Amino acid sequence: MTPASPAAAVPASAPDARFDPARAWFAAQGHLPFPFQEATWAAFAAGRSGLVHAPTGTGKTLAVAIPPMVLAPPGTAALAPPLALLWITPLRALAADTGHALAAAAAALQPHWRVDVRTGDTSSTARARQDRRLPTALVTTPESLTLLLARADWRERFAHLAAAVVDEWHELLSTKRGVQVELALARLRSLHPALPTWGLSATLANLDAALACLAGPRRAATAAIIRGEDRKKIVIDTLRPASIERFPWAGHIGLRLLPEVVRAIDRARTTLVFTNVRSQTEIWYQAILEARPDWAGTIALHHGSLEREARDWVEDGLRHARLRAVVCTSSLDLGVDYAPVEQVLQIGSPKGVGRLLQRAGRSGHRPGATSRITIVPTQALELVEAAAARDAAARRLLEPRQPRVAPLDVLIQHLVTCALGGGFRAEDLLAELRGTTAYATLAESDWRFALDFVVHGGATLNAYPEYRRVVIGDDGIARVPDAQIARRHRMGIGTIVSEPSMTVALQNGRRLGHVEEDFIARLAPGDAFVFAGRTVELVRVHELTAWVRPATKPSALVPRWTGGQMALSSELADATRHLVAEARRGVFASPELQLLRPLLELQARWSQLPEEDEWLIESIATRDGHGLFFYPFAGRLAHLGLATLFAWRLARAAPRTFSLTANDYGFGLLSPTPVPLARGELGRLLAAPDVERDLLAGLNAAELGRRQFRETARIAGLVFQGYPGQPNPARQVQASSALLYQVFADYDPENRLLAQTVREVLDHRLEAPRLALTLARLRGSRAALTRPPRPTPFAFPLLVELFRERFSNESLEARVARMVSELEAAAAT
DNA sequence: GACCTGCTGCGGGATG
Repeated sequence: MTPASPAAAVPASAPDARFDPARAWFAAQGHLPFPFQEATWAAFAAGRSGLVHAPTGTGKTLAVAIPPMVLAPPGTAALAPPLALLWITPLRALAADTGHALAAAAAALQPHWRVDVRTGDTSSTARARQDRRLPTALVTTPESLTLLLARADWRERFAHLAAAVVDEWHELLSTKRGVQVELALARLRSLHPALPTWGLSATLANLDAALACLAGPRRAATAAIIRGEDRKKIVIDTLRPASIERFPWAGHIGLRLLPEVVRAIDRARTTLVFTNVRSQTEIWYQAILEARPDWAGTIALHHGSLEREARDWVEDGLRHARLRAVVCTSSLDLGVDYAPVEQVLQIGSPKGVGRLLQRAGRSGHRPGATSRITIVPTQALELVEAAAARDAAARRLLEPRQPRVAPLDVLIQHLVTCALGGGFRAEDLLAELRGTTAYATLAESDWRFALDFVVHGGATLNAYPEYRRVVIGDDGIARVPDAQIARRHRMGIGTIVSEPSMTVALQNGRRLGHVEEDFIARLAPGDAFVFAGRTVELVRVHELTAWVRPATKPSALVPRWTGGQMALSSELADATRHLVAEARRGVFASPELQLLRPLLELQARWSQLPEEDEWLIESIATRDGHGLFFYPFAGRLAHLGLATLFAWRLARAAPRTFSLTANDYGFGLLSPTPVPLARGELGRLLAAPDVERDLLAGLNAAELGRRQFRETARIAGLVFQGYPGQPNPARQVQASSALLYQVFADYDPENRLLAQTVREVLDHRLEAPRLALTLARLRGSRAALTRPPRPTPFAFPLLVELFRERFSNESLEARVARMVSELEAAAAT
């Protein structure tokens, strides 16, 4: 990857006089110019592309939006100039706000400009107006932009484009949505090779990679990185239990600290309570309301499965300081800035440094104000993690976001889009693709596969006309001749694939949100559950809507949603390992570690606290079998992979079965009989060759692949999601993608979409690259094998996790209670 | 059997 030139390369010449009207405008508003503004303007005026990296609330938007307005040739007031500035945002909620900001700047600097927003919920009249003529500045989403590029006349409509800006680029970067944006930008560059392209980002480590994806590998060397000054003061602290006695060693809900959380909410004017998963949001909202019934109406909850209308109400309440507290998931990480938020609580592990800072930034959202976040640990070891997070955040050890490389499903979708967008010549489009970072090194064979796939449907589907989507004419131009196929394609544009879900609605027709079909399928009419902050009772299910009414009886049943799995980031895991090693040397530098000291000393007494270059392994005989517990501190996903790998390799030496368990700190293998672990054996377990082969052999790879393939099939346009306004046959998506997977596996095993699916399972579900790095680190570290007399503080959560799957809840609780009392008795001696 | 580690995000178009 070409290294980007540093911000210092921006000439520090005299201020460009062309920006004087903008300076005057800022002055008239009483705004100080932003520190990085002149550097951005100079780079822009020199025709360069670039990336502005600065915390939120520092004026990035205007720093980048103003140059195209100032540098554009003056127009006539009679006619708005055609599209000059394209603004891409990942969130519809952000589009309207940005539109207002751009309109205000344009009113002052280019009064004849028209500014408008185009997203999925743009009204049909506005859409019709735009279809006649696009505004001068257009704010849109990646999906809506791609839809514009799928029109035959897009080249005329974008003929005068002078700049493209991508907001929140860090959010898009590591996703297929980001690749979709890269492809769209490459299209625009095919029309305007020198198009200045700017990205805005916050909390990102790998700026060079982000810039390369934005500007393309050929132009990255001349592009600029502008760093906004990071003077924002951020305070990270922990809500600590008065005493570590009775603090749970396992679990993740964290209601133990409910009284402290309620007190904290009571003290502040407005609080955001972040949780990690949607069901936890529902649980905490209920618990807070139960503790303070007088807060009804002034506290709320917010997550991605709630009806948009309800979320808008909450966001509005925050903006106008009508709400005392909102319990939420990442759904409020980004987006509209809520100036009145005074305090942010984070229930449980923040999982990553960037995420923690992002959430902290939701408070103190004014220039000069301090952002503050309080971590609420849900179990003992999260106290170490909280202290580690603070250390890592102070050193700004942010996580890199790895860009996706050459996803074939996105490429296949793009080929059809280009065929619709005026058609393409194969060799021209290949050259265009090579100008993106994602496909710069696209293999010739992959290219031919993708092209053949849209033309013939590939080796297996060529008998079906609906898969012969693109026709190459006698003139060598690829087009989509079939109107039906064109329509289906436009409706399937995008890379976001969701689980099959059902609408939940009250009998008066008011919709509450969505839960997964599998959850509703397990209920009978009359069963009650907690959803959207209320307890409801299922009445009946009709056409993918679950009709409910307010429940007459309380219920503790909370839906669970399938989403992405978050593992502890490497940065945070390393910082945690460091603190554990310090504790071994008797250093307990923070209040969190002080509080945890007795527990860590118990761990040292029964087993060991590992040094940073040491790898702790515990062999423990329990009533339920013989356990081997390993602590690489590599995050839950990689640990799951390692557990699978070790179990497979151990079983190959001597046939046996294991129960596997993993969390963010380590993993365990439990067997009915003792598992001797000789030193030579460890070397074999850690051996590098055939890691991925053994991993796939040990996993239920077929099932994982089938699940993952759903996304591929949907993005590549192999399954159709149904028409808007009609019941969404999501079930059929599942069924037919599974069918296609089977067909490919049986009759076309060389199909490259299958290979991509395996790669995605390895890289994203199991974090195979991290797993490989971990294996290398473990090979280079000393193994410390201990034989504790009983489950240690490190092993205990892993055992509980294991039992959770094996036993019903009552017996789990009884079991955990028994283990706790045994441990307490032992610890006291 | 369900008191509990699976976030977020988008999307139509021809006709009158």
